[in-house]
Amino acid sequence: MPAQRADARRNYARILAVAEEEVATHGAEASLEQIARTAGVGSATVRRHFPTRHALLEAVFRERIESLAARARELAEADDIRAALLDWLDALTVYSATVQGLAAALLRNGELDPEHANPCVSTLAEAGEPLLRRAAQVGAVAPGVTPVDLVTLVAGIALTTQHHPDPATEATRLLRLTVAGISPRG
Amino acid sequence: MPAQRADARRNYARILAVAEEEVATHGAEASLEQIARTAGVGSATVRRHFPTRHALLEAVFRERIESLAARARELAEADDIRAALLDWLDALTVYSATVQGLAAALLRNGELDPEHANPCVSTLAEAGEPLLRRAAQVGAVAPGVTPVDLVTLVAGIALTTQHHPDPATEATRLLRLTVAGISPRG
DNA sequence: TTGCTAAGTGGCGGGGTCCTCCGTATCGTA
DNA sequence: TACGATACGGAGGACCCCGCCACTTAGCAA
Repeated sequence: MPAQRADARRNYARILAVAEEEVATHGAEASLEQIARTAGVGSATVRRHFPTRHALLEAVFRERIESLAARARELAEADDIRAALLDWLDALTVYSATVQGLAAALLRNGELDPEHANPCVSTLAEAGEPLLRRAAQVGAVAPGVTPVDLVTLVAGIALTTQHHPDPATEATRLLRLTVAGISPRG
Repeated sequence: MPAQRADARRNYARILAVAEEEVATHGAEASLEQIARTAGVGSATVRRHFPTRHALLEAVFRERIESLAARARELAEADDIRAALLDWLDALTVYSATVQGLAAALLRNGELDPEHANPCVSTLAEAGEPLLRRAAQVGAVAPGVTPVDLVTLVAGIALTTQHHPDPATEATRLLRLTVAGISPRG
């Protein structure tokens, strides 16, 4: 018994491809109806493969998220662990701020589904955990900071810069402030 | 010639009152149609008084914003200016995180209207400017931080904690991290 | 008090979205 | 080839935003 029929797989791929473009253009609020139309399928088919908008966004950003996670694992081996952590945060920030809808996908998570967290966030958080832990060991990071905090703060920053003419550099600037602290000595 | 007719003023007030409740309940995405229905007016009347959703949100949050601005002016006279700044940021954070839609209203600003900024933000930023300036003079704040940065960062934090069970405390926690810095020494 | 006029109103229709249901076409297999 | 499960997509309901436009009514003037 095939886990999935051939046409289903085909449609899945087409929808995903169209959704990537559409989300890149119109952000996280892209019209599902429009995606269905462009992909040449019925709107019900879109819903069948991606029950919620978030499921679709998750699939769209899966690769990028995965690559960021890989980057984190890589950097966890670095000599200068603080620099590595900052590198990762930078990458995370630029990605989130640049790619329309990514930040929203990271945050608009289980608002109504409190039991298990957003897979995007947890993937990143898990991947960043060793990096953060090593950084904490050498005191390169404030106590009490969790991996989820990092992802959350970055996503927040990215969201706020959506409307900015140059989101990436503005987001990076705000990240620097957050890393160094608004009012550090205290 | 009356600037506005009596019934118009009456409707304005009713709509605003209903909108406050509705936004408090359903956040920034509250249905304008529903507001009109509850207020017992046609949807066209809502649009007439508040051409855009943002205009309505702005009106809804005007008082709160104003009170936060007043607080900033007050605190600008304090002896311990750093503590005053942190106080204000705390208040700002709790407000934004608690009141459904306020953060969104602060951010979802002139996305399509780049020429003049969001009045909510500018009101707060202007009010916080003296406070921030005094803090900067005594070195209690990182260089390069603008009033708008403060409001932006706080709003970002508030947005990310919308879904959290206890937004206010979570937001406050994240604010503390941001104030102290994720990785301060560097 | 009684018009008059323009400001103000609200219902309606058009266009769009999301979502569900269900008859039908298609795939993979026997 | 024929059959059954799987997947499809169109229709339809509910909702929303938006603009238009004929009607009402407040408030001034005679």
